[in-house]
Amino acid sequence: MIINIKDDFNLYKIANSGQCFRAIEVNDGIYRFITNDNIIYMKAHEVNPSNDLITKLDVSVDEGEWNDIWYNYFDFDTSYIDIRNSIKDDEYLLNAAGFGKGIRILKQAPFEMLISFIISQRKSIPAIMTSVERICKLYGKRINTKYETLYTFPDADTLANAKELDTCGLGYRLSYIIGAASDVASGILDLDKLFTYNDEELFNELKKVKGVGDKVANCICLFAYHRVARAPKDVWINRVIEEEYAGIDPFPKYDKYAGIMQQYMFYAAKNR
DNA sequence: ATGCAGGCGGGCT
DNA sequence: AGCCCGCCTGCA
Repeated sequence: MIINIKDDFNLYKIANSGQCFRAIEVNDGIYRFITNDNIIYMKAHEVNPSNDLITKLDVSVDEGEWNDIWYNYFDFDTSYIDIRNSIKDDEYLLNAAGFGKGIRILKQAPFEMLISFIISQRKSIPAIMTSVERICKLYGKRINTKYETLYTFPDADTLANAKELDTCGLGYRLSYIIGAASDVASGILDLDKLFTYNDEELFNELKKVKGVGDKVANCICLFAYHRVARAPKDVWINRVIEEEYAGIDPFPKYDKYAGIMQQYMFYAAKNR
């Protein structure tokens, strides 16, 4: 099915923006995303050559699944064009947003984000992807598609009782993962209920989980609960703040879109 | 081969 | 409240 895209959209940049660890290019120009049990393969059908943005998108799902799952997953109710156009008096960010134009903030599954970002501490992105993939292969549901065999992200009960997680390269994070999965499995942490919390309450609730600090909590707020005002500060962003903003945090100024601005800066800092 | 990676918890002040 | 240290392992 072909979808007309009217807002910023670039598959490569989304897949490589560091917010997701299981989106890959399975074939030349064909990207796969997975959320819960849903899988989509997408390919650019028409690209605007002047800015690399996709204007027509070829997707593997039908209209029903697109509308129910993926339209929302890719955040098509938000105008990233408008958000970029709101930037002024900030040369560095204008530049970064131009470079990262096409990135969108995905709405990913909360449990997967909780576990994935606990894993992310002191790890490189390739190493994170390796660990997450091993967990899925060991404990996820197996699915065959025309391109590949892949595995879903396991649920909390399964991970809480997993006996072979020590083969997943988790290191000292292993106990954090088991603990977080147990909190969710037992109901101490109700990830669905957190959708009703405001940003601050959500952040504080997530930080109660052992292994979740400021940075990881903000990543979960932003990438699972779509709290686009939350700006996670990792080493790259701290470097940008030091080198481009004289050590003064620029994010309060961007208020409700700070998280999206952070994503442009992160992508530019890391890929340029 | 060896330093470092999208931090965090715990102990100290 | 803020600073510092050790930490598992895989990737470059």
